[in-house]
Amino acid sequence: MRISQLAAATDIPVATIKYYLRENLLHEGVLTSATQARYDDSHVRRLKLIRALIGTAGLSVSAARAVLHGIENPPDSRHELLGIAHQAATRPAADDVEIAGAQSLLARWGWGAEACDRSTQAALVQALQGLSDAGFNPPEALLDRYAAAMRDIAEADVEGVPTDSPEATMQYVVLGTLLMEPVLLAMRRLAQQSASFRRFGGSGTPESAGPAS
Amino acid sequence: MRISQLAAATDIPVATIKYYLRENLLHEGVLTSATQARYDDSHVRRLKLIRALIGTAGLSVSAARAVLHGIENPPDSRHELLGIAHQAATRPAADDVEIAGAQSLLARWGWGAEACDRSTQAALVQALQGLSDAGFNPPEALLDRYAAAMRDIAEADVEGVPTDSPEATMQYVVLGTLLMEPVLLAMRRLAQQSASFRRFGGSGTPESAGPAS
DNA sequence: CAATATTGGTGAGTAGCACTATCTAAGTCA
DNA sequence: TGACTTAGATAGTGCTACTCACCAATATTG
Repeated sequence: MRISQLAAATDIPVATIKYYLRENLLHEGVLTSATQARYDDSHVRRLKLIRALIGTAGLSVSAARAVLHGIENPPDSRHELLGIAHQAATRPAADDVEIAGAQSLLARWGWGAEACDRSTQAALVQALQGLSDAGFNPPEALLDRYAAAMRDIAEADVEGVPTDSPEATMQYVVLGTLLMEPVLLAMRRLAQQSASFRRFGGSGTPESAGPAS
Repeated sequence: MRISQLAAATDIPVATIKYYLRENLLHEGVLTSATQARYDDSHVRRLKLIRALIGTAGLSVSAARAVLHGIENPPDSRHELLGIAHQAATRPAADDVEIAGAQSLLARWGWGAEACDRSTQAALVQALQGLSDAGFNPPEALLDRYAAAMRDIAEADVEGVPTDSPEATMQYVVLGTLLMEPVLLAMRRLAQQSASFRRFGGSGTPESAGPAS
């Protein structure tokens, strides 16, 4: 198929496809002459993946490139593989972040610190720092409850990983990590709305608790 | 305190503070003359909050403005209040998103559809659409497990809401929703790394990933 | 009191990002 | 043959979150 057909098939402008080609997000088509190239289904699939990473998961173009490159060249260890997805999603933290705070939390939750990436720990510390900077200091019990819920999710994530082929594994881990994040956040919001409705009712005044207005 | 001291206290450049003043994120100081104004602790706190919303939570300036305005003018109903936080965090979905898919999921999870905001449902549908566009179709059981975990988190969120004053409620809900999101995502990644390490071992180096080409 | 520094207010400039438009030579298709 | 399409390259756009520069008015300092 020619580029205009590829554009029609994916609903992405030709100029944008050329841009993705230039940025090495999309592999080139087969040149049939100096001004013609042939594209196929793999390009359609790849473009849909690109749009999901950039649009749904909110990655930058360069982070998407790193992820796509990682999918094509699966690393040997599963940890490197996870790391690629995680680093793409985590905006790089400042170098001077003190990680000690994360270590004690990891210990409390039984997550081996040796398994955990430094920059991910830094992301947690920074996020918690943002909370306390804003004057919001969650009780430890709440954090523990969050941690328990996320551990449950992570168990499900890891259990479901297919181990038949490296490509399938890569695909599952990366997409399951990155593209699932907005799903989780949307679920949380809906669950909050539902819980809030049940507890406080739809009106302004809650029925069982103090005044709301 | 003068603006330069405010800048020193918050580690934010004077020009940026002036920008936040212009953008109505920060309330003005008390003018003592045509070229002098006095700032106080409330400005310091507000600036920290602004940086947390923009930096940690990743909000845009205009979304942050909406949130800050919401905190200052607490709406009557808790649902409007939740809505302010949720809309700030949710990038507006296309209008033509079909919500039916969300409705059946909500029903399955026992979350009353009448409690749930339309645009949040659209966000869920879009996120799921992104998944399937990318060729990733999670089994329903997995989604159910995610939903159960998020319900648990949402219950904790709602239970912990203080009801003593509208301001405190607002503060708690907005910050607990927005600033907690990066915490949750970081937790999930760490839990994934820990679970992956337990399940697959650290065949590669579990340390921070190497140079990204 | 005079010299120097700082400030509020404002308009313009900047950097980065994700495209988008335009152009040309070289093709393809009817 | 002649209208249409394309690869490849360069340049331009719109947006966002700052950042800079300037000026008149004031504050501070010697």
